[in-house]
Amino acid sequence: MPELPEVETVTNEIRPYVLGCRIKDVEVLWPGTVKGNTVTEFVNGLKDQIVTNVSRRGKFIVWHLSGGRRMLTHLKMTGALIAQEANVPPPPYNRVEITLENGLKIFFRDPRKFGRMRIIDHDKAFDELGPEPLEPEFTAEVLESLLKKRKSPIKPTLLDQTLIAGIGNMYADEALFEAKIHPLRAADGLTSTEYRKLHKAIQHVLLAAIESKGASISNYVRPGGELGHAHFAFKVAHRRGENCERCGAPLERIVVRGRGTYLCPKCQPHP
DNA sequence: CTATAGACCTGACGGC
DNA sequence: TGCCGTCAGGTCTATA
Repeated sequence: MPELPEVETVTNEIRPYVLGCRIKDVEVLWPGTVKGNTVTEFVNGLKDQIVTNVSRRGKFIVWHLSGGRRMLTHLKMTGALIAQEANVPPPPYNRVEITLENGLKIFFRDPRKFGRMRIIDHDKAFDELGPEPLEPEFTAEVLESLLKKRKSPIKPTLLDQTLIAGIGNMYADEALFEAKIHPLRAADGLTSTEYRKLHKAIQHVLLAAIESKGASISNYVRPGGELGHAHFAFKVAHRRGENCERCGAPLERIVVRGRGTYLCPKCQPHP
């Protein structure tokens, strides 16, 4: 499930395959993947462009093109960028195929068809994204002031990309467990100590997951075909019924705003 | 404005 | 075996 650490890994690992390469051809096999451009605009916008960089903003992968425009890729739930020799058959659930002049093809594999690609002219697409949680500007004070603006439960607040960019369901649960905060606590109702703990926990779980190259708990695959192993370090996510590492109590799964939410009822006492 | 539900999609898995 | 319900979770849109 791609969240910040998975998107960061894909960005870093796709870069060497495409950097400085000219795009020779683009084929869109599932038109729904392209949003914000027509398929023709998308294909023509990519053709003959040289990829000058690949970066990440929130959960977006940003392809920088020599003409000055950018192509955004959002993996959503099951998207994956896969690099292969051009003569190797495409992977199953291939939705978009980008042929490079260096003899490689980049496939956008996406079983559930939630993923999206689009070309943008400027940075406007990022106007509504909150700060990057791993940038130095994102201090505990910044987190506290952002969360103080919201009365809703802390868990869905952490998932709001306009507040903080990149946190998803799994890492929200992991960070709240590490900070010993129940997901239903009001976002504006933590103590100063808890805001600091949560800030530290967010950065810790994200950095640790990046070091492990992301969590391969369902469809997530890296561009070279390898898996990530961040999920082996999960303390609560997808571990319903297992015993809490810290206190031994059985872990719970509840539903918060329609999202599966994992927690330790003893370490994270209910409000 | 906020909160919530539904839509988008498909596959894996567990229970009977 | 085979069928059905649940779970997976990012984000846009519609509704209250």
